[in-house]
Amino acid sequence: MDEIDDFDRQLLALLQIDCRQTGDALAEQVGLSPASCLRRLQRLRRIGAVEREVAIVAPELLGRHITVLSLLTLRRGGRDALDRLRQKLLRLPQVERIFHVTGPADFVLTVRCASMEAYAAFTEEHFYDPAISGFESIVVLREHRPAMPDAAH
Amino acid sequence: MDEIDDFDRQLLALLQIDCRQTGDALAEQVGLSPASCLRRLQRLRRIGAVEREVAIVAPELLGRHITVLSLLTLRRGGRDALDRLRQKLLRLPQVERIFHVTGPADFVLTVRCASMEAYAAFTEEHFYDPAISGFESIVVLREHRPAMPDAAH
DNA sequence: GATTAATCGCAAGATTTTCGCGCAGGGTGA
DNA sequence: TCACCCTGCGCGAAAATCTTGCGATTAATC
Repeated sequence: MDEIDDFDRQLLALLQIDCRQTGDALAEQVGLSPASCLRRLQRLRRIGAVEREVAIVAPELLGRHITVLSLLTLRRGGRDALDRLRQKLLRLPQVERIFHVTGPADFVLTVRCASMEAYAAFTEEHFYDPAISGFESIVVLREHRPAMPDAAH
Repeated sequence: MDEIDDFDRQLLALLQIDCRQTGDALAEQVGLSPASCLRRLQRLRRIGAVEREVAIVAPELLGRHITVLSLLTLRRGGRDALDRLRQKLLRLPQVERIFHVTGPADFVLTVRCASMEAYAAFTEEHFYDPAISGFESIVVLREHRPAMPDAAH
């Protein structure tokens, strides 16, 4: 039913790098016909193996020049407060990812802002919350991303 | 030249959510013709505003069931050693992101492995390195992702 | 060894993207 | 103010790509 075979795994690996490859390109790399590759891709999308296909946008061009890892420590309280906080954080455009983690901190967020000043304002607005007992900020000096192997002509 | 106007920003916002929309769909949302949208998209790719377009794959289906944040502290040493380490980390399939950060740690990685056991093996193989003086692991219990607003079918 | 189910490749048809063209709006300088 | 250029628009044709029906092949089951 939802079985993933080696062809599927190959396709997923390729699509994780570049999801805009044509059926022909995929076919050549995995050794199937273009039609079969695309049929498999349809299925992978349908069963949720491919959750989404998204563009990665240069953050500076959206005016988000700095990245910070925010470690939030929550006040022990009801699940409701926690859910509410989570929902709120999910909706903030500055919040890129939310990890619920083990250890002294409860959440680790990756946050992107226009400037340090904007991050300061962000923390003042959102981290001084009844559900949050404290936070720590780790500033990202630079992010290293795996390059795309073959920036098409 | 490389100017980003409001149409571009709208397109980028839409493509960040779903980069597989057709020219027609984009056109309807931003109020331009399909051809113009696609021409802008070509340009956004060319100037690097759209860095990549990737599929987000359900990690379990790739056999990567757990996520860990690894905080690496480096031994003070030459730039060469640091560069070499960075290059090495970039190539590991388990390493999803690499942040070079301020604070006591030098690097924060997001690492995906099949199991805790696999993570342990991973650390033994890669974190006991002359360039690394120590590391801390924060296990991700759960990740909350912003949902895609309208899974078209 | 027959039957069933899955999936392949092929190729026609539908959809989407690319691109040349002519035109409108906005600066610029005489 | 008036040419003039430059940019970006929409239109529509051509090219590229994706989808799907079909018969054939293969693997598994009984």
